[in-house]
Amino acid sequence: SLKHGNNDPPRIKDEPDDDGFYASPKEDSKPLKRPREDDDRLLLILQDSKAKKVKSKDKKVPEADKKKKPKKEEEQKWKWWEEERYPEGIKWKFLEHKGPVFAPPYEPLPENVKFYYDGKVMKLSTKAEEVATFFAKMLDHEYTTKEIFRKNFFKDWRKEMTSEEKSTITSLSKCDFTHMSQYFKAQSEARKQMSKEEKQKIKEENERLLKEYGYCVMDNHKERIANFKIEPPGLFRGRGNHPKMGMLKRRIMPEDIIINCSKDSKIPAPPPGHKWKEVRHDNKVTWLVSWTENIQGSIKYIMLNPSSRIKGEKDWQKYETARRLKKCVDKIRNQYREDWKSKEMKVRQRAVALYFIDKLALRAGNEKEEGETADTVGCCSLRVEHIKLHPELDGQEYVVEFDFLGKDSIRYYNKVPVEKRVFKNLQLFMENKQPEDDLFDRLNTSILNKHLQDLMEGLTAKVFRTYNASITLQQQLKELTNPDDNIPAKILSYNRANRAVAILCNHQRAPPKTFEKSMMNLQSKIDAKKEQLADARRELKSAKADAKVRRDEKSKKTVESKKKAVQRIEEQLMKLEVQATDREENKQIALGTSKLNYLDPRISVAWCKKWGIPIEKIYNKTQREKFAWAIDMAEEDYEF
DNA sequence: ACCCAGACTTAGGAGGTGGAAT
DNA sequence: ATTCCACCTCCTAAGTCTGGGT
Repeated sequence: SLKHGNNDPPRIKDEPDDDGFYASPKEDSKPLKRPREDDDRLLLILQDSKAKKVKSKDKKVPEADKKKKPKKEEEQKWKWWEEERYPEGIKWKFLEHKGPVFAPPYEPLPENVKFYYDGKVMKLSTKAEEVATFFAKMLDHEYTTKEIFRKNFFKDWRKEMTSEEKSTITSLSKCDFTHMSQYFKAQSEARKQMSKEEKQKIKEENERLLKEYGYCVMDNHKERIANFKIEPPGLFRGRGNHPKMGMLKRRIMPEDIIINCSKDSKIPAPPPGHKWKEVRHDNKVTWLVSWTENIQGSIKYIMLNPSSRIKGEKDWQKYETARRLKKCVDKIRNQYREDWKSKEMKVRQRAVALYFIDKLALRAGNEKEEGETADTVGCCSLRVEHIKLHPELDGQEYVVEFDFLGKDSIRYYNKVPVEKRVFKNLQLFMENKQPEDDLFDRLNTSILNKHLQDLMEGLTAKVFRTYNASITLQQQLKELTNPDDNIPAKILSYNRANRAVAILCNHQRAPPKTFEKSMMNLQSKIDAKKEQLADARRELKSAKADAKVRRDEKSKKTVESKKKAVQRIEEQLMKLEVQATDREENKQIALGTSKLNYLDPRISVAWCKKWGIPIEKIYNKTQREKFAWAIDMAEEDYEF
C-alpha cells in the first residue's frame, strides 16, 4: 500500500535537550498503599447468589471496612490501583468463568440458492458448501482475484469436498458463486431493513450473551472479558501481501479448547456431547481460554478487558518503566553515540540501530519465518534495500531515506538527516552487500534487548516508543496550548499534539472512503455560515443606526440581541473551521493507537484538569474505563 | 548461541450505532 | 421519517518479548 507519500511531515521527534525541564516524578513504581489481603478485602456484588457463595469465606472483613462497605455503584468502581500488587509471576488467586461462546453452526443454504460449475447447477455437500459460502461472501473484494488467494482457497476447499466433488470441481475459474453472493447481499440488505422490534430482539440477545459469558470473577471482582466469542471459521485474510491469504480458517470445537480457571471454581461446562481439550489451573498466566489456530499454528487467547485490574496494572507499569527511562535516557544516548566509534562491528550496529529506535520510534524488528507471513521489517531486520544514503539532499547533509513496510504492511517512508558518524557507519554496514542482505547483520532483537536490559532494568526496544510518544505529547501540549483559547481550540491543540505522536509512530490509516465528500459538505457548511454571519452583521449595523436615531429602550435591546447573534454565529463558524482543519490534518493519520497504547493517560488527565477541559472531550467511555486509574490519580501538576 | 512455544501488547479495518441534518 | 456521517466497538492479525530447551 502506498498510502504514505513523499510530502509527509518529517517523523522526527523534537525534544528539548534540557533535562531539568521536567520536575522529577514524585512517585516511582511503588505507589501502592493498601495491602491486598487475600481475596476478601472488597466485597463484590454479583447478581447471582451462586457467585456469592464463592466468596462465602469472606467473613473476616475488618470492622472499619464494614462500616464503609461501599454501595453497589461504588463497588463497580473498584480502585485496584490502591491495592498492593501480587508478587511477581502470580496473576490471580481465584478465577471463575463460563467458558467461550462458540460460533453459530453452519446453516445450509435454501434449496433455491444455486452453485454452478462449468455452467451447470451443482448441489454441494454441506461441508463444501459452507466453505464455498465463505468465498461467495468475499466476491466483491479485490483479493478474491489474487492468484495466491485463489490458489490457497481452492486447495483448502478441495480438502472439504467429497471425492465426487473433488473429481468434478477441478478449476476454480469454472466455479460460479454469483448466485450465492447475491443471496448474501439480499440477506444483509434484509437485515438492514429489519423492523425496530426485530433489531431490538437481536440486541437483547447480544446483551444476554454478554451478561452470561462476558464477565468472569477474578479475585472477588467481576471483570469484563475482552473477547469471549470464539473466532468463526472463514477465509484467512492477512494484511499486505500475505502468502497464506485465502486459506481456510477452520471451525474451532470444544475439543480444541483449553480452559484455565481456579481449582475451586465452578468449571465451565462444554456444550452437550462435547469435551474440552484440557482444563488447567495456571495462575501464572492471565488467560481464561486458549486454542491453537490452524493458519500459523499460533495460540489464541480469551483474556480480560483493558478496564480490568490485570490489564490496567500492566499498563500502568509500562508507563512507569518509560518514566524510568526518562531518567537515564541522556546517559543511554551518550553511550550509544560513543558506541558509534567502537572497533567492534557488533557494537556499532547495535548503537546505530538503537539510535534509529530512539530517534525515529522504529519497532524492534524480530526476524520472521520466510513464507509464513508478509514481508515486513522493523529496525533490526532492515535490509540494505530499505534505505538509501544521500550525502546531500535538498540542501541537507547526510540524509537517510527509509522506505520499507512495517507492521501490518504499513509503509514507512521518511528522509532523515543523521549525524555524520551514523552515515559513515551505514556506508560501512552496506559495503559489499546485496540489496536483500540484512543491514545489521551482526544484530538481532535478542542481542539488542539484552544490552538494553544491562542499561536499565526492564528496558526493551519498545519502551523507547512509549517514552518518546509520551514525552512528545507532554512537550507538544506545553508548546501548543494557548491559555486564551476557548475549549474547542484547546482541543484542537490537543489533537495536534496527539497527531505529532501518531506521525512519529507512523500510525496511518486509509483515508476514509467518504473523505472528499464529507470535506466538501463541511466546506459548504462553512460558506453558509459565513454568509449567515455577514447577514447578521448587516442586521446589527442597521439596528445600531436605528438605535442611534430612535434612542429608545426597545431599539437598544434589539442591538444587544443582534450583537449576541453575531457572536454566536462567529463562534459557530470558528468551531466549523477548527473542525475542518482538524479533519484535513487527520486525513491519513490514526490517532487512536497512540492514545490507547503509547500516551501515558496521566498526561492527558493533568492537561484536562489544568485547562478545565472535561475529560469526556478527550476520552470516550471505553477509554475512560481503561484509564480509570489515571483519571483517579493524576493531578494537574502531573509530570511524565 | 540459537530455536521455538507461549503470552501478551499493539494494530488497522469492517461494520454497527446513534445523533444530527434534511 | 429518512438519510448521512462521525464515532465507536468488535475483530483478529501482527507485532514484541520471555524463558526454557538444546
